[in-house]
Amino acid sequence: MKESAPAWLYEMVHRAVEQRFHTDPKKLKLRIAINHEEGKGDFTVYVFPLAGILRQPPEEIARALGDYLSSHSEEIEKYEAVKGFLNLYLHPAAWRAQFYTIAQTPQYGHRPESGKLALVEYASPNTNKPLHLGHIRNIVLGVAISRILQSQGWRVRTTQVVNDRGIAICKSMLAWQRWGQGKGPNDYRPPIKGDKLVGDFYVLFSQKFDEEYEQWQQSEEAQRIYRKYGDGKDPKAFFRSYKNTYFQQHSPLARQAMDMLRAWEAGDLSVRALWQKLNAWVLEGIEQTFRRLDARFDKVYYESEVYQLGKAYVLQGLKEGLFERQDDGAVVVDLSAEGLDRRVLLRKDGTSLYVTQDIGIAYLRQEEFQPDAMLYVVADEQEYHFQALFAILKLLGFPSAEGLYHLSYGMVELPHGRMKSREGTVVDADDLMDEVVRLARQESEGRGELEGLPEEEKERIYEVIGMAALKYAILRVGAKKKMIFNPEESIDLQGQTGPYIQNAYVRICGVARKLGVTLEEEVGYSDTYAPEGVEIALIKQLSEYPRALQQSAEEYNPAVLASYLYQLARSFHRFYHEQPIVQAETEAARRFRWQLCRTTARIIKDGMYLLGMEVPERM
RNA sequence: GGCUCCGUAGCUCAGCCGGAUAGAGCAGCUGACUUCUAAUCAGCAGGUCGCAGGUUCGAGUCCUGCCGGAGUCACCA
Repeated sequence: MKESAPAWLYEMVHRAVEQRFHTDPKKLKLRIAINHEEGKGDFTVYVFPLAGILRQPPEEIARALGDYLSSHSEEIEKYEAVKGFLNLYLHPAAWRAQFYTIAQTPQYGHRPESGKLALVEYASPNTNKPLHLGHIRNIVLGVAISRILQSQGWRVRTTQVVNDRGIAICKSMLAWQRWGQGKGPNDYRPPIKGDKLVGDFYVLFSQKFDEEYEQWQQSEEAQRIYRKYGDGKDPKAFFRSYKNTYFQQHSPLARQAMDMLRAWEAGDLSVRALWQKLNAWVLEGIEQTFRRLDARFDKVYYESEVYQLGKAYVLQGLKEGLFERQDDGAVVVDLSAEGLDRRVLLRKDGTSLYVTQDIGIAYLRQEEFQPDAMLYVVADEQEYHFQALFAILKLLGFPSAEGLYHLSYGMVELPHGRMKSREGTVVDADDLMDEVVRLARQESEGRGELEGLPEEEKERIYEVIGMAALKYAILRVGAKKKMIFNPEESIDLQGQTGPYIQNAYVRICGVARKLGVTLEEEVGYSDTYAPEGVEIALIKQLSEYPRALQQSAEEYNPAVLASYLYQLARSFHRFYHEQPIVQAETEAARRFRWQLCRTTARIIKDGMYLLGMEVPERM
């Protein structure tokens, strides 16, 4: 539903309803939609509600309203009444005025600061492996929604929680200790990124563990277990399902990893030193990837520092009777009133869990920032977790419980299925970015528009184009939808893509060079030019920008803005094709069209920035 | 099994707090570069909006049931 008619049009129609029908327009919720297709007018007023109240045929009402409007206002050029639809056509001069309002509004589409603060958590990497395609989706969404909220008056602070402890990092630590020959990232040639190095040892652990498990399956002990629990199943199937138990109970390798975890928790100095060394390597590597994706964080939480924090709040809740202690000592909460189950908040040995930690972090943030809203950009597999977390926080009387929101997004899958890091079927984030930039370079070199530019400048442009292709491909689909990503076909550079939008900006820069002006320069307006066809279509698109931004923010959905920018670029490309600018028939036309270009460029740049993309001046 | 999400053109997706003949892109076919960048534009072709009911002047959109796919329902994170 598009409610993007300008305010003055609403007022005009409301006034007409009041005077012509003596009905209070505020009770009606009259809809006025802008139309981009031909043949339905510029705007459509839906008169069904009015017809219902007056108990008259919709078409008659529409005609009466149209008569009144066209004789009482100079903006309306003509109208058509079709059934309950009143199609209004605006006079070209009205469109010109509408456009000038847009062109002269600084920060068009943005809203003034409301003073409200939103905290956005995203990225949240693990320190045992490099970032992959799933993280890219997360980060791209996180960056975009942060900036979009900001444009709508929110103060925004970004945070991440680094998963730097637990059994996974211990696996990497153990494998590196045993097989890493003491070599760090810079001991290789060429040097390896730290996150890659540690990730390789994580994979190596899995391989060694698998080998160990294979061998063990031949052992007397394994055969005995199979006979006892195998239930006559196929041995292969049985041992596949037994893998976890093997890890817990039999594996010498796993035992060492778990010993390491225990030693870490006990604060063992040498284990802590090893942990710190590997973590530092990984974080440095990940930081590089973050920079390339424009991920910035105002506050970083390390799980190793906060994972115990929630306990106090759980115990407090226990005292207040919100939670209960089971016979075995575990603290649980009954969420059946919320349609959820019982959740354990503290283990019987008193240690905390993932939820416990998130409760603690929420309170910590509350103290530090007093946010009005908290957004968690996290994959949809954790939807249940966040439902429970939010319900528990509400129960505890958490201050901004109403402002909690899980921006959940679907998994990114490969054509063959889910990505599994242990199986090596992941698309590495850095590799993917290199690949799209390579494609951009290839494409660009093929057309040779950048010849003569210094190499460094060219590379920067390839980067900007490639990253836009990647980011746009992710942002244009609704977050909830799971994405199937085909690395072979990779990313399009033609059609509904980031580069398509960038190309509109590049074309405008080309016009500017030809005209000998800059985008910033004021060149004056024409008061006589009457815009037509493609020009009006472009103005209509421009006037939808505020709506797109607002909707994007309210729905926490960058895809709305992404698809808007495509529409805008499309209208521009069409206009550019049909209307000469530098060679315009008259001075008035040239000025007007250049203003149109300039404003379009401004909005494209602004919108692309809000989505986390840059625009080049050439491509 | 409970809950959540998804099902729209060959493929990838918009549209979903009800509106007119359901929109794009890719792939396919036809045209447009001595002109401001053809990463573009114009056109053709492609649809029982998963199925069945219901509400409504009007349903891809809302309600109910069913079918298919995914996720989740851990004292893992």
